[in-house]
Amino acid sequence: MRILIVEDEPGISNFLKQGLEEESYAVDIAEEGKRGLQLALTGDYDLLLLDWMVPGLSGIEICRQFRTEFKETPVIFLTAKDTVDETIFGLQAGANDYIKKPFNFEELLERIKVQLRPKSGEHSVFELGNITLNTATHQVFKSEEEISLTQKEFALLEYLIRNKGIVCRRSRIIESVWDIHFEYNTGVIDVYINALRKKLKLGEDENYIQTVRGIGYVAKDI
Amino acid sequence: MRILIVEDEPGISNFLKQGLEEESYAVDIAEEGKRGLQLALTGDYDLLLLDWMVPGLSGIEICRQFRTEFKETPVIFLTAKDTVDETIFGLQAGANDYIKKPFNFEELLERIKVQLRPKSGEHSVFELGNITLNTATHQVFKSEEEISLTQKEFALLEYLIRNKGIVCRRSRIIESVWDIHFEYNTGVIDVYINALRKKLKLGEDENYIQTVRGIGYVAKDI
DNA sequence: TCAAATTTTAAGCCAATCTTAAGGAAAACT
DNA sequence: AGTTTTCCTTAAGATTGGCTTAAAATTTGA
Repeated sequence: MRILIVEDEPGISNFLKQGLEEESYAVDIAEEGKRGLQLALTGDYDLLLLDWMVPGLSGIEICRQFRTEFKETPVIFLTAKDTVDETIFGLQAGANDYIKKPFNFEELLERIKVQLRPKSGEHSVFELGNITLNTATHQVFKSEEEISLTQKEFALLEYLIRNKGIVCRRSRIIESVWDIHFEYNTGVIDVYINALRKKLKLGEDENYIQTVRGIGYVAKDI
Repeated sequence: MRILIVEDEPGISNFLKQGLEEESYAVDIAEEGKRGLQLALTGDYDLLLLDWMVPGLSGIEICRQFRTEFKETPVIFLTAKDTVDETIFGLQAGANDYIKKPFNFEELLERIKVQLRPKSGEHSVFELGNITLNTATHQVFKSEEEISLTQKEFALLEYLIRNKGIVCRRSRIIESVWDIHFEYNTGVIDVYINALRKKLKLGEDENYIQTVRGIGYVAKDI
C-alpha cells in the first residue's frame, strides 16, 4: 500500500513516514503544494495524507483537483483547524476523513486502515447464514425470498453483518446506527432487533442474531 | 480498570458510565467538585474523567490538587470550551488529554485506551493456558470452543488474567470487579470462581485458577 | 393537508443473571 | 483427634435486563 504525505513540517512528516513504514506502508513525502499534486496525480497512491496548510497549493485545493481525476482514492486531512465549518468544507472538497493536530499516531493508523479496508476487497454484498444483504441495491434476501426492510432495520442489520462474529455493544450500535452520543436510556435497539428477527422469520435453528446479555448483540452464521 | 467521572450532568455521566461499563471498566461518578476530589484521592482509580465546570470545585482545581498526590494516574478533561488558551491551561494543570463536548463516545474510548495502554499492555487479547479472552469482542475461547460467560464471570476472569501470576487478594477483586469498597463479608467471589472453573471445564492438569488460602486467587499458565 | 408508513416511547412480563445463605469438605491450627 | 477457619457447592430469592406489544410521535408521500 502506497501513501503520499503532503506536509511542510519535516518533523511531522518524518515522524509519520517512519511510523507508517514500520507498518509496512510505502511512504512518499512532498513538502510543497504543487509538487504534492503532481505526485498525487502520477504516483499511483492508495491514500493521501494532506496537511491543511502547505505552501504553494492548499491541501483543500490539492484534494479538489485530485478528485477530478481519482474518485476512489481516500484522502485524509491533517489539520490544526478544528471549527466545524472548515471540517465540513474539507469534507465537501472530497476528503474521506480528517484528523486534528496534535493527533495520536495510533488513531491516525486506525483511520488509515478504515479507509484502506474497502480497497482490500469489500463487496457490497454481505452474507449471514442464508441471508443476503446488498448495500448497493439496498435489498435483503432470505434464501430466494426478498425481505422488505425499513431504513433503520436495514442499517441495523448491515451494522451487525459487517461486524459478523464480533459482539456489538449497545453503545456502539446506538452511535453507529442511530448517531446518538449521549443519553441513551432507550429501548429502540430491542424493538428493532425484534422487528428484524420477525421479518427474517428466524427459526430455532437460525439463530443468526444472538443477544449477549448486558453487552449487546452478535451476528453469526452458526 | 477503575475510572472516576466528575460530572454534574446526570445525562452525560450516566451515558458514560453505561458505555464504559460495557467496555468492562469499573466506573464511579461524583456530581460535585469536593466529593470528586475526595474520591479521586482515596479511590485508587486508574483514570479520571473531569468535567471542566463542576459545582464546588472546578475540574482544573481538582486536577491540580490531585496531581500533588498522584503523578502518574492519567486525567482527561471533558470540556465545552475549546479555545486554545484554556486547553493549554488545562494541560498545564496536569491533564493528559482533553476532549471537547459534544464528543463522540468512540473517540473518548480511544483516548482512554491510549492513556491506559502503558498500564494495560495495549492488547485486547489475553491468554491463560489454552484459554483466550478478548476484551474487544467480549469473547472467551478454550482451545477452539467458545465459552459463553456472563458479565461478572467475564469481568472476574479478565481481572485474574490481567494479573496473571500475581496473587489477587479478595479485597482487590471485590473492589475492581464488583466496585465494592467496604463490607466484603460476602461469598460472591467463591460462587463466581466456582462458575468459571465449571464453565471452563478446568481438568486436573488445567489448574489455571488456583486458590491461595487466606488471601485470594491467582491465575497461572502452569 | 391528510393518510400511511416509519420511528420512538413506554409498560408489563418473563428469563437470565446476580447475590445471599447454608451445609458440607478441606485445610490449618491446637 | 478435635476444633476452627476457609473454601466449595448448591439452591433459592432478588434483581436486572431483554422481549413483546401497543400506542404516541414523527416522517413520508399522495
